[in-house]
Amino acid sequence: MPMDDTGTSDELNFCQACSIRNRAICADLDDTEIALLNRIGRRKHLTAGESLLWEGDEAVFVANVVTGMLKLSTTTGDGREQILGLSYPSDFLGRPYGETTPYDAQALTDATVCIFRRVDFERFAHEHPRLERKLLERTLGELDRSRRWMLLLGRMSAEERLATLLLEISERLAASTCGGDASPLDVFELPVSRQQIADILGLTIETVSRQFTRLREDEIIGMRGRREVEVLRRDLLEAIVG
Amino acid sequence: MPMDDTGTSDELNFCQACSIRNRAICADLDDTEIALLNRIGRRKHLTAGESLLWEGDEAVFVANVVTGMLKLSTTTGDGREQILGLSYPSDFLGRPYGETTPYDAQALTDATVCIFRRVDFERFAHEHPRLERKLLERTLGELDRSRRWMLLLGRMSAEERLATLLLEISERLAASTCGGDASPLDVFELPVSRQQIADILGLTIETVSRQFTRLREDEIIGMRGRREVEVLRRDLLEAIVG
DNA sequence: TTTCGCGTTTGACCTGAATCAAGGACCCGA
DNA sequence: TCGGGTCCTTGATTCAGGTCAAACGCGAAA
Repeated sequence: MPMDDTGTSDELNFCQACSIRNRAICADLDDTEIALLNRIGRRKHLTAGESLLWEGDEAVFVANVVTGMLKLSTTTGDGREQILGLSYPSDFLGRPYGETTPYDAQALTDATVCIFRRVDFERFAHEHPRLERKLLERTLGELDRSRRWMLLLGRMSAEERLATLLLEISERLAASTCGGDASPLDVFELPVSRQQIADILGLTIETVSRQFTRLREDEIIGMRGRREVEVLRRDLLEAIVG
Repeated sequence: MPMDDTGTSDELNFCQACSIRNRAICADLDDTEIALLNRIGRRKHLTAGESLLWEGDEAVFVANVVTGMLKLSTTTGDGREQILGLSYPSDFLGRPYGETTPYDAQALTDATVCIFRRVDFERFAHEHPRLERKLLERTLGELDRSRRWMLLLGRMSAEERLATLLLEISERLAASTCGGDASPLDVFELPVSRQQIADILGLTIETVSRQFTRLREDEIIGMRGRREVEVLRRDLLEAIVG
């Protein structure tokens, strides 16, 4: 089976060296199982802006995010986009047990994913209940996350939305760089443009820009250039979120 | 084990007579399994307005909706409510494999649910992979639904929201009265008040009322009294949703 | 260094839904 | 049939965020 990944010392079993090995759905599998899973999956690199899944397409692939950040989105009949959430390393993508892919998935940054043909994955899951339970737990967690996102979309002001995003990014960026559950970063590079932030939060670019300006004026955050954020008053940022 | 339900001829195995037997997660179980499941669950009746789950509580129970309609909601720190979705017969409620209940669940109409202690249910699921797979499929479906709801909350106008709700109710009410996949009802009783509709759609009662008036003026719907809706132009209603 | 171009910021204005404030209609019991 | 309460509708006003338009600033190419 061909593989895109060539950066690992052992191409034939990249799973064992996988950076998300202990956090993704494959976490509970033993070495034999990992080796089997390894055989049905492959690494794929995405450059920023590249799409992995298209809403409405036949659900051919499922995947795990290994590195980078993706957005999940859907579109109304008349073309308005709605971001459904963000995917970070160890998150699962795609729609097992479904005919069609329910959302678009697009890389916001350069990213690496580990993809499986859906039918292969389902057969493997069927034969390995531990994986299936892991997938269930992860899906339930995903449902919780998506419901928290609803609160953001349905009830939060522009200020609350941006504060929520900055906190989330600072936490999840820490988790994906330092491995385990590190403390959130106080200085970090925004992985996305203003326009992408606007899309993520369901706002316009102008509103996002104004909110950044306010947070800067209130000295809650500092910025060096357009992308580098320093959290000066995490307490106030958390107070805004409530 | 005590049971609230007394309306069934065979109290000791109400599952077999259950109206959602073929649609809920228990659908794939054989008679022996059903009998076992029956022993760990019990029926509970809810009157309109009564709560079944409270956000943040220890996750003690999970449940299946048998009859009626419930709303799932969450609340911001400062008291704003956000509806996360509606639950109809055969829908699953609660948070297996989780410590705390992630949302409030409140009956909008009189309702019957089939409840299980979470630990009992998890043990049973563990021992019966078919149930576990069913739960996974249902959870994935729930995730899809919750993401569609995001589109409503994040991007739809008041008019689009109400049209979406009217179509959904007319479809799901048909499904729950006639059993299988019946065609949507053209005349139906709204199961909820204007205020509840406003909460569901993330709008105010005044906005909802104004939108009802507009739909009536445009002769897209007719109304007899406050609760009875007649869909006059389903095509236009669907066009509004897009 | 200059210039170009794009991403971003800022300003002026508009709009859809929230808010505030009356009324109106229906239900139920007396 | 009459109150009286609740739910619903309607109107006037406000406001957050969207829209339109213009200027800014930073990096890359010349």
